[in-house]
Amino acid sequence: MKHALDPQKILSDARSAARSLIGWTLVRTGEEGVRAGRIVETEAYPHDDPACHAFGGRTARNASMFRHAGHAYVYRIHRSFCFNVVTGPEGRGEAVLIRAIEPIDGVDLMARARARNTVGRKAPSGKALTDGPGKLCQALDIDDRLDGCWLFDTDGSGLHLLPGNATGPVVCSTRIGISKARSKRYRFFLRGNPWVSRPR
DNA sequence: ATGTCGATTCCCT
DNA sequence: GGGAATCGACATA
Repeated sequence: MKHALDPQKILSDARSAARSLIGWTLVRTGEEGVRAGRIVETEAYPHDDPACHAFGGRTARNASMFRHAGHAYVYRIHRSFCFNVVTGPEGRGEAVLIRAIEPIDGVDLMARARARNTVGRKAPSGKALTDGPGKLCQALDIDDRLDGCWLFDTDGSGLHLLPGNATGPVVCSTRIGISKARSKRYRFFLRGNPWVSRPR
């Protein structure tokens, strides 16, 4: 029997991938050490959705979104970065935004990374470390240099994904912070998990 | 060359 | 729950 969790199959469609990605582990490796967290909140951005960055066609900014499933799509918004897992075949242009993770390993490194970006105010701690798309990118030092990278190389330094299962009930709701296609229920999260950015 | 617009975060009421 | 910060990508001229 083949692996129950086949990444390529699971990531073939943004909507189902967003639900399935809950419970996977995101691992950041580098000089300083290992940082890892369980994915507890996601949002799907299918290719045919007006809220999807790829909806209006390919540009320099969204180019990595058109790669095949399993690549990273990282973009900047205001001062923050957002990390997405590309889904679908080459050329389709869709992805899943990772909105929150629950720290598993390297919490001290995450705290240090978050503190580095806070000038003049007290350093974040606890759930504030990774309870939002921009926050988790700070905690894991994810920026545009990681845009387009492959997420299944477990060796070397960088960023990778480990398949896993949700530790509790996964529920869905509408997405946060968008102006188009507001009614689509493409947001998924682990019910009751403290790191989820908006519990309902 | 210039104007618009955020898949956010933080701070304030 | 609201508004400011803040800046690059993109569209328009």
